[in-house]
Order: sequence, then C-alpha cells, then structure tokens
Amino acid sequence: MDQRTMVSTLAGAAGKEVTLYGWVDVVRDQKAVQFIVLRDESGKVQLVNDRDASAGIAETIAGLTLDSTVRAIGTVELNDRVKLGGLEVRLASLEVLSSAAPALPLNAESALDTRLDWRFVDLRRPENRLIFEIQTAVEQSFRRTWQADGFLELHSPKLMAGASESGAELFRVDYFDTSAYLAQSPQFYKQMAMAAGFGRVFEIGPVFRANPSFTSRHDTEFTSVDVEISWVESHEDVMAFEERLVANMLADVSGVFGERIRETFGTEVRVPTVPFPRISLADALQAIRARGYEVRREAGDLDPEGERQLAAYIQETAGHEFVFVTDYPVSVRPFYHMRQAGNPELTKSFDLLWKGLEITTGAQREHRPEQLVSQVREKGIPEEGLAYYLDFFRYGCPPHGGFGLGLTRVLMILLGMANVREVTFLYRGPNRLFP
RNA sequence: GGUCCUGUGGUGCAGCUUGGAGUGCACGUCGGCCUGUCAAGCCGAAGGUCGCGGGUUCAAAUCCCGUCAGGACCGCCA
Repeated sequence: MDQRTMVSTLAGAAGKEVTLYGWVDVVRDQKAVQFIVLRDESGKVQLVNDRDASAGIAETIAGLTLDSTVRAIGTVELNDRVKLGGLEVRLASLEVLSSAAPALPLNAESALDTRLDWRFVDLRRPENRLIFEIQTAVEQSFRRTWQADGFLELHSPKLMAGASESGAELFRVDYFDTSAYLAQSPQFYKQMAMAAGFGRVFEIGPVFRANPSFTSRHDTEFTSVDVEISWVESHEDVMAFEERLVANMLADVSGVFGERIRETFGTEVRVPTVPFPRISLADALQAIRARGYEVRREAGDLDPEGERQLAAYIQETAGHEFVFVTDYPVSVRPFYHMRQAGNPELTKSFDLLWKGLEITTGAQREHRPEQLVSQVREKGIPEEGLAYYLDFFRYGCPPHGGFGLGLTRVLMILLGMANVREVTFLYRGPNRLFP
C-alpha cells in the first residue's frame, strides 16, 4: 500500500516502475499482445503484456473476469498510440486479489431498480463516484460558510418520544418496554440549542419520514441540512443567510466541478445572484393563474405543476433559477411558525424552490411561550407530549428562525438527475430496505 | 392511499395491435481465430417455466380475468 501509485498521477511517472491497485475494466486478449484497462478511484489506464515476454502473466490475463481486483506492477511508458491518456504500463507482474464471478449482474444500461439491487457494483462507475465527490464538496462548502459565521455543529438524537412536526408520519421502534420514534426532523433540538444560547447551529444528518410516497423525489430516510439562527428580526434574516449559503456552495462547486458536471451529466451549474427573487404565495398563485394553470389544492398551497409554472414565471420575469415563496397561511404551516404581527392568518415562513422543486421550508419560530401554547391548542395538538419542548421557551429564549434543506434534492437538481435515488448512496423507500 | 404503465436467457430491448414451433437485436458469459488493441474485430456455443395462477381457443409471450412485483404521476413532504 505504501508504494501504491494512483492512475491519475501516471503522466508524471514516465519510465518509472509503479504499483497499481484497481479493478479490471476491460480485457483485450489477442494472440501476440494483451491489454487490460485497469480502473482505480482516480481513473483508468491501459496495461500491456507481450505474450512472449511473460507466459505467466499471459495465463493470468486469459483467466481474468471483469471487475476482478488486481495488483499490477509495471513500467510507465509514454505511447501516442494509446488513446487512453497517451501512456500505458508494461506489466512486470500481475496478481489477482479477488476474482469476480463471470457476468456482472448489471451494466451501464441497466434499469435504476436493477442498479439499486447491485448498488455496490453500480457505484464503481466513475460517473457515480463523481456524484459523491460533488456531495462531499457541497457539504464542505456549507461548512466553510458556517465556520466563517460562527455556527456550532449539532448532533441531535434520532430516537424521540414523539413527533417533531405535525404532518409527516413517524416510524415507531421498540424501545425496551415502550416505544420510540425515529426523528422526522431535528427541529425541536435545533430550537433547544437556541434556548441553550448556542446562537447559530447547523446539522447534516438523517431524517425519517414514514410517508408512503411513490415519487422520484421522496425517500423514507434522507439527509437533511438544518440551520437555526438566534436573534433574527424576521424570516427575512433566515432567507438572507440561506441564499448566501447556497450561492457560496454553487460558486465553490461550479469552480471545481462545473466542467465535469456539464460533460458527465449535461447540466450547466449557474452561480445565482443574491438576493434571490421573493414572491408571496398569494402573488405566486395569481401569477400561475395568469399563465393558464389553476392550482387544485383546496388548502391553497402550491402543487407540483404550480411549482413548475412558478419556476417558469420567475425565470421569464427575473431570469433566476431560485425563488423564495413567502407568507404562507397558518393552515398549511406547523404550529411553531411565527405569525405576522399585522396579519395573524399568515406566517413568517418561506419555501425555497430551485428549478421548480421545493428544497427548503423555513420560518421564524414562535419563541413566546404563551403565544406558542395558544398555537398548539389552535392546531388541536395534545400538549402532554410537547411539555418538554414548551419548557425550552419558559426560561428566556432568543427570537430565532431557521430552515431545513433536502441534501438529496439539492444534488438531484444540481446534477440534473431525474430521481433522488441516483444521488443517494443507499436509497430507502416504501419498497426498498436492501441492500 | 388513488390513477396509469411495465414484467420476455445474466443485462437492456423488440415481438403483443391482427394468436400459429421460445422468434430477433445489442451487451455480457464460454470456446476458437486474430502482429498494438483501445466501443477491438471475426467465427461458433451455451444460457428461457415469456412474473405467477386460471380462462378462451385446435393452438397463448400475444386475447380475457385474477394475483404478485416494480415504476411514473397525484396526494403527503425536504
């Protein structure tokens, strides 16, 4: 291992002997000369062996199966004839570390569901590795912004005694002689951190939703990016932070990966201008209606087609991929969203849509205990289970707000993928718990 | 949960409308050939309960009913 050379560094190693570790990508076994394409985490390179030069290696190559793992030792030779990087490695030894069973159960054309069955093989493909290199860069960029702004990182518990949101359904698990629930959001604990005086916090972690949602943009477990900020004047402060966080991220990702994303996924990464456009829900519904589409939802929220229509409207009028939708009515928001002082039917909340898909819900939270209790009662939520939560606000709590951002949705839009399953390491949905 | 769509060698498809021998294509696998390939090429071979059950028919991958599995959209949401 100490001597391992990565394929990506071979151009600078002409004439040297190198030790490579990787997978057998292709075998072209001819009468006089044999070629292997070896794939490692950094790229692919051609290995070459003259049968006359080494009968032992020749025999090993003849028995190779695709995706077997090997250790190859050889000399780097620059050779313009070789289309793959203009170089090859002339083998001095070849050792099979693990022989793959013949006939891989999938190939690049396989259906997504088949690929998910054999995800560990599917993920070997370089374009799939790239997705997770980009995911890593996205999270690093977020952390860069948080660190510069003095945020603390939170690791909140995923086992809870009850619900932390009103709408979404919960997974119940055995917990000794009682039951516990998997956290559908770190919402309450983020707010506890505000009461604890942490000031500004973030968490990147799993959340669980027991909704039987059969769509390309839902999973039952996904990674949520959560932020909470103290001492805000309104949800505007939260939106101002989020747009900066997202714009920084897209600038970082675009700089490092923009070209590869275009080449690999055919998607252009555009760095958005700040501030993002804002539109009230009422104005959004009117603009959508003016385009000839009537949102059918009785509750008054946008439906998926409405979101797409709004995205088109914003693109045409503001030339922007993002839009904050604000001023949601109390009826479609959870009890903890703060209401507008002059208009108690509306909340100080927002959604963020990117290319017509909801990626965030955020709000200023209600931090005044009397008001909060009254909103709990108004929503008809039993207070017993919320006692510990309501206590957070009884001994001095700063005004605060925050948001949750769906990491998988962000990656899906960023790369122009059609399905969150493509950008999830291991997808979990109503019909999938394996592998 | 609702609507619609799809199940055919290891993988991806075509065949179904208008029933006629498991027919075809691409990738992969196995064997052979091949003086540097690079999407290698050429020749050959193996590999199938056409998701499952029932029905119609002389005859069903094909038509009908049921069932199971998966997917897309809607609802719910990040």
